[in-house]
Amino acid sequence: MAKSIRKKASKKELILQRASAMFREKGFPATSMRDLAESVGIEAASLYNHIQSKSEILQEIIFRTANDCNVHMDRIDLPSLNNIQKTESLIRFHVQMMLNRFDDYYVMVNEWIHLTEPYLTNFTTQRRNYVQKMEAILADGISKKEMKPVLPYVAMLTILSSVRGLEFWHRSGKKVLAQTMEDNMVNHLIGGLKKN
Amino acid sequence: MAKSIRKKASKKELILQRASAMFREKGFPATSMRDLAESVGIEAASLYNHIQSKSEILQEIIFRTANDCNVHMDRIDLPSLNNIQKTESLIRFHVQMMLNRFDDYYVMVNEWIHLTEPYLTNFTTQRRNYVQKMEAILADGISKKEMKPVLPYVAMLTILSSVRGLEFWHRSGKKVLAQTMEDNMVNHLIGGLKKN
DNA sequence: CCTACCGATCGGTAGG
DNA sequence: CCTACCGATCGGTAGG
Repeated sequence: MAKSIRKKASKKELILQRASAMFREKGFPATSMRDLAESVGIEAASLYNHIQSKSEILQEIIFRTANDCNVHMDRIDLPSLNNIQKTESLIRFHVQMMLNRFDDYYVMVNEWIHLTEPYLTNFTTQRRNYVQKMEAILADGISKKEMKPVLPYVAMLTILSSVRGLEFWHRSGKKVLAQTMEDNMVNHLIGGLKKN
Repeated sequence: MAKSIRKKASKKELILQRASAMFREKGFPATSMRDLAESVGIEAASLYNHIQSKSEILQEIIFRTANDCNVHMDRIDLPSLNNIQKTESLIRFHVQMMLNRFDDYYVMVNEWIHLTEPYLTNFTTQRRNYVQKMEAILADGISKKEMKPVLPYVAMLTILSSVRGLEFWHRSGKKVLAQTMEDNMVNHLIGGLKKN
């Protein structure tokens, strides 16, 4: 019985993983439960033994990914790091999410509009808190003269959005090494913030 | 009769404009022809007196917007501009598209996946040409020592993607002035490319 | 531009 | 986990 529970859990994992890939490729509304079932290898009706609804799949993908972002944000709240280092860590984290957990991260960033209440409000609130923490790091870096006096709000938008461009890296053969992508983006974005 | 033709044309314009707004808000697949008809103020069946299909609406929105981008790219191909100036002009153009023609530009950038063949291939080809021209400007700027030696490919991705972040500017009350947004983004992104 | 309606497909349930 | 099926909604057409 313990085994059957584990089996069920891993089947649910499979469903979430395939759903994430399909939501990324075609978007949430354009992905049908029948397509998803076929990808998993069962009939559409059988999906409902593992999940409650199509919406629930989207919710699970988005909130577990958002949680990983929040965990990283809390982890860099250290007095030993200056604000340039914290910003660099944020850039590297988001680049790595986009490179290594492409489906989940892409779905969170692009498909959250299809969440229904109360999940929609929950998500946008979490995101507002997250970007405010990021802006606070940038504002602190500027006031301590570590960074140029740009608007923290605009710098935050620029950094977080840049990462979305890595979508095209995935789509176009990945000729450039992942590590090279990451280092170049850090160089460009941190370079635009530094004073010298 | 000339009048009725003009009337028809402007009604089609209205349909495209409302469709663009709805595709941006809810995405192409999640927007129904009945929703669109209601927004225009007619019955769903009546839409088909002005357009051929739902797909055609998406095609028109995307290709006319892509064309505006191509026109601007050709316009900055001047010997009087150095590569930093060309890059700055590109950044300002895309920021302005995102600020002033939000619906059309957003739909082009985010909903092109829902184009069907041959339009899908047509679009991705146009886009490949466009980004190659942009990379050529960056590569030339680097070889002439106007810019730091970043990878043109990565810098192009960073610049074009940053602009997408302005989506949140629209969503969050527009407290910052448009001109301030534009200048700050130019400062950050060009600052990350300059040598000094 | 509308009424009336089409076949297809959607998310999801019943019952085993 | 499947077969059989539901009501709702989809894009689109006929005919006026």
